[in-house]
Amino acid sequence: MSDPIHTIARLYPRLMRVMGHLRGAVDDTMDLTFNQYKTLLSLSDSGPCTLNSLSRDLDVATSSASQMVDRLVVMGLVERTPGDEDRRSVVLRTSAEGERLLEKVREDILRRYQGLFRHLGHSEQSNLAGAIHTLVRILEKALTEEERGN
Amino acid sequence: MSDPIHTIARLYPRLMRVMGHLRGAVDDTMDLTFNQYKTLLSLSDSGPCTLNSLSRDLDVATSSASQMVDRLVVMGLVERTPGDEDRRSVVLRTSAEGERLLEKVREDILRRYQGLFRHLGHSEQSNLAGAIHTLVRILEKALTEEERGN
DNA sequence: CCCTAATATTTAGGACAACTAACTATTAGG
DNA sequence: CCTAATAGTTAGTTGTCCTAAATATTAGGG
Repeated sequence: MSDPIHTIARLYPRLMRVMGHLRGAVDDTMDLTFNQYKTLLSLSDSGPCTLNSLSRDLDVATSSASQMVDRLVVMGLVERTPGDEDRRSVVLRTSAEGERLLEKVREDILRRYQGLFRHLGHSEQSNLAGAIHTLVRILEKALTEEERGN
Repeated sequence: MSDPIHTIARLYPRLMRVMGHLRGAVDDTMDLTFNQYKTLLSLSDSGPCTLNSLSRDLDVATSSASQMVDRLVVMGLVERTPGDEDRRSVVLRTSAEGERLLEKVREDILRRYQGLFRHLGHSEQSNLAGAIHTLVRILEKALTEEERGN
């Protein structure tokens, strides 16, 4: 009855629903699709990396990552250069324009949230921030433990 | 600095990331795509409804909902009958098989979570459940207020 | 040193899912 | 009764994923 895992499973549909709407609210303000944003962010966070490591990071097939990078290269947001040490691989990095766009997206998200949450009291805003922080922290832990097999 | 909205905006990438992995973990166990699951769930929750109300509920274009329903009808999970009161509209409802599948998905999600969270201590499980509940409650409030214009 | 196996990436083809625009059918109102 | 609004479907495009097959490069064993 009070088993936390049952509670979480019961809340799952509502959680997915609100997260979907939250994402949609941000999508509207972006000049990128959500997947393009995730890819660009991953490349920015991890610094120069190969296609294989990107695809692991995004948890998609290598070919999907390749196509995604294609689009971002065409948009001028990502640079793809042949690897000089191992010439089978490529080196991916965000371009200056890609970094500029990411910064703009960050600002847009902030503005969007300021509008979205302006009717909440300060304590509710704090509770929400705390809940998100707790959720991220614990889920990151559970997911990385899961990933390490066992 | 400690503005909750800044905190939320800063956490956004990590939040989207863990939610994506959480969804992926569930996707693997499902016989449905995530969008098909969402549609079936919406139809089950709202009872018989029209295509327009479904598309509002899912926040997609009517034509997208129509195609989605096509697939679910072919799979035998949803019934689409002409409306008898207004014959322009259709009446959508989950089939018995659709309900059976939803029940199975609920069980699969529960099992998946039991595996995923088995290494967390009970207090962390409780904190996670509490955080999710808080997040869902406050976001549902903020999003419905947003939706009502103003 | 060469041949095979493994690795890194790309390309091709198919499925799903979103959109807009155009079309059909039905209802409602002046 | 005729036009306008409404409900759905269909067509065509785009983006994203997948698997399988092709290409290029490196690594290792004999």
